[in-house]
Amino acid sequence: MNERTQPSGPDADLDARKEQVLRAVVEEFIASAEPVGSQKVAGSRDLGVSSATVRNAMAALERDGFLTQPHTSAGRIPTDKGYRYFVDHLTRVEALGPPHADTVSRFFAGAEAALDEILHETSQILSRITDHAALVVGPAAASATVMSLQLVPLHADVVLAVAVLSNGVVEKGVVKLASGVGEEVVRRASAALADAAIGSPLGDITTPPATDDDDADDLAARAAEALRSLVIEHASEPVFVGGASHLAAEAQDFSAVDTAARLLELLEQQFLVVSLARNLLDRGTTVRIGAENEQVELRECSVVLAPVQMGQGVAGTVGILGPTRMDYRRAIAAVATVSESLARHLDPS
Amino acid sequence: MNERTQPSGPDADLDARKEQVLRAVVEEFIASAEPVGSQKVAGSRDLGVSSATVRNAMAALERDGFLTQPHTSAGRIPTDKGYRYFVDHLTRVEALGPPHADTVSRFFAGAEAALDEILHETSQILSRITDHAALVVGPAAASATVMSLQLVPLHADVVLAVAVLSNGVVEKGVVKLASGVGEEVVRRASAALADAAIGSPLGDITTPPATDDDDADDLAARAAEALRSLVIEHASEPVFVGGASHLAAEAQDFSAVDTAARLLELLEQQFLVVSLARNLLDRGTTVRIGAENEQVELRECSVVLAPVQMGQGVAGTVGILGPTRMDYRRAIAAVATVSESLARHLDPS
DNA sequence: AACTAGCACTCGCTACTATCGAGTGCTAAC
DNA sequence: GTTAGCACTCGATAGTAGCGAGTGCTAGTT
Repeated sequence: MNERTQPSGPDADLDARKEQVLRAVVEEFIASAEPVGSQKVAGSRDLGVSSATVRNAMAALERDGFLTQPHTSAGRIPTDKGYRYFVDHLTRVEALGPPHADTVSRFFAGAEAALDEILHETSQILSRITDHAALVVGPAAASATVMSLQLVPLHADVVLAVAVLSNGVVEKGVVKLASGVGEEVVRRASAALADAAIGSPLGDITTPPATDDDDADDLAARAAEALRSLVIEHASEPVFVGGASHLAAEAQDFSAVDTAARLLELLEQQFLVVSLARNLLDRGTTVRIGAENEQVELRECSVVLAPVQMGQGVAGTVGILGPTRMDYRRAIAAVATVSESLARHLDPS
Repeated sequence: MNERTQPSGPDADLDARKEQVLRAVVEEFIASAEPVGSQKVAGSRDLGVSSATVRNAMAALERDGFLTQPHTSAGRIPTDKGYRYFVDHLTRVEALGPPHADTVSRFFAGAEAALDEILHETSQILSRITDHAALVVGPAAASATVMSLQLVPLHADVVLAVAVLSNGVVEKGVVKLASGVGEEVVRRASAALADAAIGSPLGDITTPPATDDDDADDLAARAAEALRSLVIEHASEPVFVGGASHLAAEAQDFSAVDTAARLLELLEQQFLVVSLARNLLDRGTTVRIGAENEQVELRECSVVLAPVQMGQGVAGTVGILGPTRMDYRRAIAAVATVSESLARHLDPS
């Protein structure tokens, strides 16, 4: 389930003692946000060893890069590498807690809507159950075929091309004409365009063959062009962000206050989200911790992503974005559950 | 242009000296975010008076509630009342600066799209030229009439009702059937529904009269119901928020850090925005400063709003949301320009 | 009567100092 | 291998002192 990107070097496996201590530090720090000292570990966990022993283990873990000290004489906090080991070795795949699991299953049981609405609400739900910003990226436009295509005259010289896709998404493009055209011309162009488009993906739409009606041909060509360019400019994959405000609330977890502001700005522009989902080749839930992220803006964040598997292909991606100090167990469980539920809902086979 | 809500009491007009001082304090504080002292006012502005004279004026302004001191022996900062006087008496309506004015006019000159896309981009632009979060509320669904209505079968038992409105907006509702229906039934229901709906607002859609085809009647009734409920649950007015991340960047202007987080959350849920636009009865640009806002959450914010006038009615609202310490001159100019440009674009008569 | 120079006063800010204590690393004993 | 003990580090807190920006007030000037 979890990605293991660490090369199996000398760190491949820690001994049992160190694992226990690392786990304790990570869990305490996630819970309290304060550096964890040896006494807290020895005391609140019943390891059956003294704080001195814990100190030795901690020193070794720091030498090996799993822990770090904000300053001498403070407790330890996990490094990215420490979180990584925790995620890879110390988390069993956990079921989502009943209250949240119920929320998810109840939503998908009752959901009857077009794909874009479902994805939008999915992002809201994932955000609510994780308390982090949630990302949902839909399938590329190429994966849905055109079910209906129609030209609707709005004013004398403005025509709207409306395409209904097999996943329930409706795309539209405005065509502005130099001069008004008659209803009959629009009807003819509409029919020709529908003939050419229905059954194929919207991106593959072609200009219908020429007829003896130049006006209709022109209109159809312009409408086809408008719809084609739509597919391109929409970055081809629809993006939904839920609960971005959580980032602002987590601002204290970031070193600079304006880090949160910059992240919010990036989420608004969706580039980041698409690029995140793009290089997610793995199947199964993937965790990227701090500096493991390729994007510099995310060096203080962690991301938990899972593809939405449909048959062979991938119908989208869901995930969350939060500070490195996040509850990975809950996050992984939530993302996995939601991605699986969404996949099952979209493809009930 | 600006709303004047202050009752004309003894404060109705300040003498020239006090006005000059108040203006200076407001402008300096907006620029520097630091309490303004008498020396700065006497020095950097050439009032031709000494700092002692300014001090006297400041003391009077504080007595009358226009200024306040964060603590003794600090400079003054404006109160809500001080900002109010500034906005009402000390700002000429200013033209938007050329670079930004160009941005706006160039956008509206080139904009050819459906209403919802235009409104969305308008919120982006308004946010960019003001450096604050921007709000755009569209016209109620009732103001547009149905141009086309069509039922499109997606799967055996799922039919999508797609309505194209006169403003280019496309609304859609999913109808899930207990059992599959034939193409012919769908076609018949679609035609009946279109007959009943085209030309009226989507909210007024009625179930078409019964025919001898029970399946088609049932489908048409359910589709009509789905579309009607859409109008209700969409709060009837579409909302677009642009540049919400500015709020996070302005977090230092708010007393508590999490105020910004809460505001972001409220903006995500759109309630707040709609209610803001709702009780905007005035025509012309309206400014609400700090505690003047009815919503408690906005007590540390200011809002600049303007209706989008179309003929007699109001086609929507545009505005911005920022800290009370905002550049009201720029904000008012930007909101006024954008609302007028938008109105002209929507109703070029 | 309005303005201003002067001055005592306030009080946040910074720097310095002392103390406290959580936490550490190390050593020696078990 | 574990642990008790201990010296040590260093952030956090509190108290003190001086600085200086800024004020209010008074007395003198225009």
